[in-house]
Amino acid sequence: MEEFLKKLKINKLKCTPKRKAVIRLFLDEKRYLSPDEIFSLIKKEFKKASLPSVYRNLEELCDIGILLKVMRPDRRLYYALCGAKKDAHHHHIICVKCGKIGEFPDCDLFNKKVSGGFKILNHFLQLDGLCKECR
Amino acid sequence: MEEFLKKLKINKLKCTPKRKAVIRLFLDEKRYLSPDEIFSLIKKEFKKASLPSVYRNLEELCDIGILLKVMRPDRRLYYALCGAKKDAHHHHIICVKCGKIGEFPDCDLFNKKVSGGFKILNHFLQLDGLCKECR
DNA sequence: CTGCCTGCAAATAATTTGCAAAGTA
DNA sequence: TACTTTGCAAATTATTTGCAGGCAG
Repeated sequence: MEEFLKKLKINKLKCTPKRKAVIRLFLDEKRYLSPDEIFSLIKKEFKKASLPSVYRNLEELCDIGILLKVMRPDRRLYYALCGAKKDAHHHHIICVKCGKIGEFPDCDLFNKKVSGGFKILNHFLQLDGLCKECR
Repeated sequence: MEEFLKKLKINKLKCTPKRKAVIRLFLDEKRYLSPDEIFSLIKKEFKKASLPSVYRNLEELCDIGILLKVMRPDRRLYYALCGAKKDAHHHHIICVKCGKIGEFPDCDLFNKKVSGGFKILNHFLQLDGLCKECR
């Protein structure tokens, strides 16, 4: 948690109760969550809370690398805690059963050649799978 | 075009004028398109046309492998023609400038190990880049 | 003919936005 | 205090659905 709060400060985001609550939620749940779900959980702790704020916070936490976006076939956007220790390039694998997130650091896509003379600028990779417990 | 019509038949989808038009559009434009954009282009050819039908057709063509879905930062879904000759596993690279699609067949992700005991079931990879002309 | 396709109209529902009040540093 | 952040209400807008008539096989 400490390191996340530090990251907030570095990125000039204020350390508000709601933001801390969002981070704590992810630390507790250890899985990806929908904005809606987060809103519901936040509401249990704060009588006043709003969905737009949740959306805004998730987006900001994503921007500074605390969270990552998870794509699911239902076309909605989910978020999860990025467990990477450093800022190094990496990807994530999500357990499609329990939602747990794993790290996938061995990405050598930047070294790969693509046919047709394309130059790779960026890439999005998401691995879906099963975690040790759910296998 | 012939092979696509064959694919329709194999998958028991009727070869309707609108469907052919959608495929032809992609063949002509050689880039990814939004449902909305396709609808506009279709309307030029058919006075009667509907957005829901476009959505339905795109989804179906996607299901049988004629099209692929393209994710963009604007959170909308785009579609593009899949140029793969065979049904072999592969991915795509899109030119972020002109929308052209390239094939990326060298994917060895199934052989990769993921830390934490995860078993990879599936993966989504999209490469963003620049094509030869746009570089 | 028979069942898939289509257009139309309307519903869904996730995500955004504007703004004034409240909170952080 | 100065600037963020938040809640509220309302808007936006991509995508979906139901249904009756139309069309391909």
